Amino acid sequence: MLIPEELLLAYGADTEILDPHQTIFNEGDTPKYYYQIVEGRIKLNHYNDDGKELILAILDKGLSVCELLLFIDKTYPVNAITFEKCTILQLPKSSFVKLVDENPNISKDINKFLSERLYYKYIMLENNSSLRPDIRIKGMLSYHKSFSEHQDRFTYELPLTRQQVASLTALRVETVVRTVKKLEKENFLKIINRKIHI
DNA sequence: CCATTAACGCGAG
DNA sequence: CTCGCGTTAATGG
Repeated sequence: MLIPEELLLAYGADTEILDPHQTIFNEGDTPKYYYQIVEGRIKLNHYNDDGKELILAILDKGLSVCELLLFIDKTYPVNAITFEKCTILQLPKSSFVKLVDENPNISKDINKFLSERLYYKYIMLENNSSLRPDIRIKGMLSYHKSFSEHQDRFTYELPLTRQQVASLTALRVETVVRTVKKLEKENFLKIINRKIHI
């Protein structure tokens, strides 16, 4: 995990249990806490003018949630919403700043994590700027697989619904369905029990 | 709730 | 003009 739990607790972090689909913060809110996921997944999203959802990140256990806002003086550009029931650690901003100041090694880890998120943004922006849905979906799939332990062919099961894939790639769910079936024909992926295996 | 299909409009190439 | 994506609606899992 990004910051050891004991360290967060030592600086006064609280443990929170969240329901599925619960909002942690909304776009426009002022950041007041550092959040780290102990269990469950959280998405960062944004609703565009026609109400279509764009998912900007899916964060797994061990990761922090939009910590970059604690380093700059801006409001949240995204909403943070749980996928399932989650346990998180919450540390007030001032305590977080103190923790980072007093633990330079943690600061390095945060740099690394921040860099990884930024790298992800580059990759997704490159993928999603393609007009071709197969390119967008392939890029998204390859990237998510790269973070799993399953590197052999067809051993990684994507833990996302078609709608979530659509929200990550800014496509419509029907286009995702059509394109995924095409990619199956091309032997890029397999569909087992309706789930995408790559 | 999630996935799939079909018919059709419409814009980009 | 053609092709493919988004839309809508219906159906199945």
